[in-house]
Amino acid sequence: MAEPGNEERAKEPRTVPTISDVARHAGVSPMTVSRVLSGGQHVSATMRRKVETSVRALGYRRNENARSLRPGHRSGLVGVVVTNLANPYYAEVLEGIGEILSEANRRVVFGTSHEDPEEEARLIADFVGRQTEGLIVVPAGGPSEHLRPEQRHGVPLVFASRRQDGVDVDAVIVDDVRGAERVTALLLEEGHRRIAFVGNAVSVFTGQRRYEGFERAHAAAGVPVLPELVRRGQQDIHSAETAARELLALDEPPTAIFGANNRNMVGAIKALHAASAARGTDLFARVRLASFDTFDLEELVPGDLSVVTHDARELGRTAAELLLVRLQGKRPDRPTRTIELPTSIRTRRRSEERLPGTEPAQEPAQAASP
Amino acid sequence: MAEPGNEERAKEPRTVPTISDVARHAGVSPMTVSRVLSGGQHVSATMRRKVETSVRALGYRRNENARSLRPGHRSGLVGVVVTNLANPYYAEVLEGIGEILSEANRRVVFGTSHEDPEEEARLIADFVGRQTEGLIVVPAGGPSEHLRPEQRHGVPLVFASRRQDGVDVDAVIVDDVRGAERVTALLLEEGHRRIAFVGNAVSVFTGQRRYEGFERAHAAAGVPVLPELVRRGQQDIHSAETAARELLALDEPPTAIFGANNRNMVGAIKALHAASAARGTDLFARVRLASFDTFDLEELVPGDLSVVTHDARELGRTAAELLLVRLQGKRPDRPTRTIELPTSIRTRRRSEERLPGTEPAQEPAQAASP
DNA sequence: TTGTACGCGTTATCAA
DNA sequence: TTGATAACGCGTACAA
Repeated sequence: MAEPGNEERAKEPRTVPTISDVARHAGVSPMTVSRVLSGGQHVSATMRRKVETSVRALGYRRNENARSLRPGHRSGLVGVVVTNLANPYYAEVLEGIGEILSEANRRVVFGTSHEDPEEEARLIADFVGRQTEGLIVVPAGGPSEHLRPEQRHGVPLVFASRRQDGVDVDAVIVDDVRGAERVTALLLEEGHRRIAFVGNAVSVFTGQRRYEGFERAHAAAGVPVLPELVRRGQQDIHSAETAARELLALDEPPTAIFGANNRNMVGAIKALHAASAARGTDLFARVRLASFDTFDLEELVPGDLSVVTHDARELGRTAAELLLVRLQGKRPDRPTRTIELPTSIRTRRRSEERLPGTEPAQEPAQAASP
Repeated sequence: MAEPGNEERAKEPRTVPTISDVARHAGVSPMTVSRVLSGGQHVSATMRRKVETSVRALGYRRNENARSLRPGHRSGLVGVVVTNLANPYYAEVLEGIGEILSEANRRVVFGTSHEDPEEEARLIADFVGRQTEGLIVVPAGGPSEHLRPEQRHGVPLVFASRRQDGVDVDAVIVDDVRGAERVTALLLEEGHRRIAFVGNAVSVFTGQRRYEGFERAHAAAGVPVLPELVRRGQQDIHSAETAARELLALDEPPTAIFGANNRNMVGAIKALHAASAARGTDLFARVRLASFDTFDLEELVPGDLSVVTHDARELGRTAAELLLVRLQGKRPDRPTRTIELPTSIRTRRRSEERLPGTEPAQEPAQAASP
């Protein structure tokens, strides 16, 4: 069975080649190899060829970790923490981040906090120890000591999608308050007086802000928010569906439901569908829907639906760009900024179903505020 | 504006503290600090306390890169390449991978290949240079030199979801062929003779296999596959929608559509919906649907729908577990294995709409084959 | 143009 | 129990 000295597999490296291996193989000094590798200016063509041949022969690759040890060198690593990748929204954000960082020749070390601040703290500590040049975080909320500059050794931090009180860093967020306010106002204008709110935990930045918008619209219209119609704390489709089911079972059910993020809206829709089937009535005709964030197959919802949209990928891109500016390092004392992306509202009504073609316009998202 | 020597910010480190800084601060040797940090056995309580105090005072964190430089030490990094994070399917896979690796105290360096083998090669080269201990890749297909053992310096590689010819490594894939075959057979049994196929590019492993199953079912039933109903090459919802729209515009449109992955099915559904609205007829009543992979809001599809399902997160978990086995390093010459996860088929018919509650059973997925 | 010496932060080894 | 030394892979500074 044992077949020692299998010559046919000779190329399989038992050990990773180092710069010295290459140097030996090429009959030059390690320094010459290093020079060639960094596009060296002061190397003879002969040497260069010898080195290049050996590099290929050994399949040599520089050890980035060792490189980043040298003073002045950067690791090329950026740490990214999101709360929950099962939400396609954050997958989009991550794609946007990756797009920009990839162009900037940076790699992403990635972790999911699952909305747990402690997990978030562990990830950040680890990332800092790995010499990541910067961090992009969707903060879970809660304690924030681990986000303070001392804790992260001054590694630049950018918040995406959410911010955290008491941590003054660059951030890209969404105009949650106005988006929620406008779409709620729309429902109120249509005459709805029993609007349910299904959303994130109270501790979640966006959940808080979207609720604030929801409240503001009510206040402006002089309509009270009905506490029994407010369900906050659902982070996934399943719990959102349960919450919505309870709402629909009330003696006086809501006439409209605002889903404060896409998971909550999808859950609510599932509940509506199930309840419709169970009761043999079309509840979609009786419950007006509004969603913050888009989701697949919106158009299949057989009732009136408004969606507050923004470009999640663009949000990711912008966060990465903010980070890169900090990494360039000019004006390190530049005051932090928060970029708030605008939202737009798209409404599809059942009565318009016949309308063919003409896709909703894609809009670029950009806006700055101090 | 410039306010030099801001004492209130004194704690903000201008430079990252090293083990020597801690040693100096504690009045001990760096070696003692190192010992304390690694839960050192042979340290006096006094020393330990001194060191711990200094560590906290300076906010010291070990430099993982420098650590991994030492022989025998591992980087704790695993490189993961997926083709497209915009597909929630892969986000799920990534979550599963992260779950297991996180438990094993490994971090994920992440990249998207966007189905481009060259981008994949760049990512892998970079990951190897960063001393990742292992790689988990959803291969884009195409050339595979960059996946050969020499190119990756013998770094263990595991394929997820797809495999690549000529690269003999551990893999976790789905029983694509049988899943597609069974669901196609179901449609054929129902009497369908014009079944459309909308799927991935021919070069994509799963697309290829699912098409194979599609063909096999036809062959077994003695029904010819109609080339004009086969559209292969759509990777996103938009292109899938276009392909489906063309199919529906045929003089003799298909009576059933098989979407070979969730993006293709969602696109086809959008096309059906749009065409229904445009023509004022319910095409869902005339076109039977079948999908490989689930998607949100399946139940809203107003027609008969079969879904071939498997647990994407479990697939990710399993891939990570296979990698960890290789990283343990016992029996490095152990033959590679491919784990093929079984699928199950769930069918919802319009006529059953009344059926309340009783969620479809979640099934654990496990099966091994050589 | 090429090579030598040294140091980056860490820890295994050995000596005290 | 504690500390000095050396080495991991690489690249800057300087010498040849």
